[in-house]
Amino acid sequence: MKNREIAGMFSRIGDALEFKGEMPFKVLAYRKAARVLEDLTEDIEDIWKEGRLTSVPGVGSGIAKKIDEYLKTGKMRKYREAMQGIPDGFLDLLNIQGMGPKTLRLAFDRLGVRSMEDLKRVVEDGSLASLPGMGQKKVDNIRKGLNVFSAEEKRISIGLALEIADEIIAWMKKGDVNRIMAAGSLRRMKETIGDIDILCTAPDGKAIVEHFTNFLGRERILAKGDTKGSIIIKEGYQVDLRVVPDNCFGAALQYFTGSKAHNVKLRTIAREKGLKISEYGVFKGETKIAGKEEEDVYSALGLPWIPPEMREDRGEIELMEMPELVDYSAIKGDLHVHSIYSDGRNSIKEIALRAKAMGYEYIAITDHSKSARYAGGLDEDRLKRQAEEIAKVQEEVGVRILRGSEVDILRDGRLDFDDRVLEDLDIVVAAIHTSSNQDMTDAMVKACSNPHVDIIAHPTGRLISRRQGYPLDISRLIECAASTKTALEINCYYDRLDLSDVNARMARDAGVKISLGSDAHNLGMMNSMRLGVGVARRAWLTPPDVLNTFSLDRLEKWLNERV
DNA sequence: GCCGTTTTCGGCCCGACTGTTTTCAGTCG
Ligand SMILES: Nc1nc2c(ncn2[C@H]2C[C@H](O)[C@@H](COP(=O)(O)OP(=O)(O)OP(=O)(O)O)O2)c(=O)[nH]1
Ligand SMILES: [Mg+2]
Ligand SMILES: [Mg+2]
Ligand SMILES: [Zn+2]
Repeated sequence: MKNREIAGMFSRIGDALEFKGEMPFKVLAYRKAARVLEDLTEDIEDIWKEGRLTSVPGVGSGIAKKIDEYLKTGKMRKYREAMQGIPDGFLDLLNIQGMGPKTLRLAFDRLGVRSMEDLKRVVEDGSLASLPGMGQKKVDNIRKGLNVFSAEEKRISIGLALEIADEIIAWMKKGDVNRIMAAGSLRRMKETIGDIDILCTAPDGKAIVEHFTNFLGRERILAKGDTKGSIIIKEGYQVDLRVVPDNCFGAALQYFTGSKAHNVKLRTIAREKGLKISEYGVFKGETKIAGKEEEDVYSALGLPWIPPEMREDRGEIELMEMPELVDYSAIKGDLHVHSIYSDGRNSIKEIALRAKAMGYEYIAITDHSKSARYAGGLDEDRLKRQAEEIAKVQEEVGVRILRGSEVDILRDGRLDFDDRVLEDLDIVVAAIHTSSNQDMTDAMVKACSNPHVDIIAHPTGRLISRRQGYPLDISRLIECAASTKTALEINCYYDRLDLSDVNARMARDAGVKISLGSDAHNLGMMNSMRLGVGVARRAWLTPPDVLNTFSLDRLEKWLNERV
């Protein structure tokens, strides 16, 4: 699928044109097209073949032509033209905190800056500071930005970000705050988080921002005012605080939750209705008609409240009614857990007790198979002995324990256990564990086609902190999963969250069931199911889409229908 | 460059903080 590739090109065209001083709205148009393509749940190539390019929001005749040219020839003249005269990697310098297109252009024109090294030089030798509109303080900021610069925008897993947010909120509660909560991508449960956004109301804005900037883990203060502040914490992550009066909390929460694209769409609709939305409320002329609670902002526009996870301008605003998203409390079991039999830390009984305490009806023990030697994979004999223990514990604890395996998909697509072994199991989860840059589609399709395989785990193999995942034709895998009625997993391990929201939505749209699995190796990790539900909600999944919402009866029926 | 039952031309979200400014541009959320 070339969606992301083309999105990346348009995004870079946007940066390049902005740098060159092109009309701002043209730049905006390229960026919008880039975002829409990135979020698309259809292969752009399919849309192109069917002549529907301009039906994609933000794609008009101009951008459609460029997509067409690229898909036909593998080249885009506009891209080359936009990049003309801009050295490779030069625009990455825009990722420096405080460095925007205007400043970069100034340095490019007046000082001949062409690279990171050049920039460092003009920062140090004072020539940048002497330029019109510049000064020592601005240059100092850029110098600090240079110190933490990385060409790649670094985003962290929501699993990590939630923990940091909790710490910050605990600190803030030691100050004089009324209401406080996480907003931004964190509240939207996005898989990766660029920065941590916290909203609060307080009697004295200046004082609470001051308190915020005194956070013990603070490294640097980026900005500090009466209504907002930004800091960098020791781990290197940015935290933004926004403060508003109590009677604006709803509007501010709506604003600060975003996404930006969702906000822009909402504000445009408001404008068409003769209203104005800001973080302070919804206004009709001078009078404020909403703002205390978030739902009021939406109802002022005649819209239903929209779950934060859906707020990405992916069509949620145009929806007549909201889907009944899978609820965080609707999970009846975990379908991917490791025990001490392979590389997990806990016994079957400990896991079962925890499952019961979590209110689960069932749990699947899915230890690794024999090829996974590094992970203490089970051979057939140990699998059999494990089955005996499972039967015993199930009786003792009173939770249905499905006898499963996370069976390795070997390079050639064969599975690590014979069909005779798989047949005896209650549930079979298959997965690839070798990190490889070989295309894995054939192997996965073959695994999918084995009737004993119920679920494909962490299908793309991405690790948020480390790698994109192996080359894979996701459309083909989804197609195969649909035709063989194999479920695809949203692996809830914080560094995987795989399938992603976009992929999960594509799978669901193709009729594929989704399974949530914590992939827990200890009891604490079993809590990560919450992250997976977040991804599922971002994919607009409803209870019938998600195996884990099924009652035990229904789940077993689904499993038995498959063999 | 995109878009449209209020427009096929003339709009395109709205506000805070910083530094440099003598009235606001740049960057960011
Ligand atoms: N209306 C409006 N709101 C914005 C704009 N930029 C950001 N916001 C709002 C919506 C965002 O969700 C929220 C926080 O901004 P962030 O830059 O932190 O983005 P967000 O948290 O969504 O994603 P992130 O994971 O941090 O990259 O502020 C903007 O240009 N206009
Ligand atoms: Mg954010
Ligand atoms: Mg932010
Ligand atoms: Zn696993």
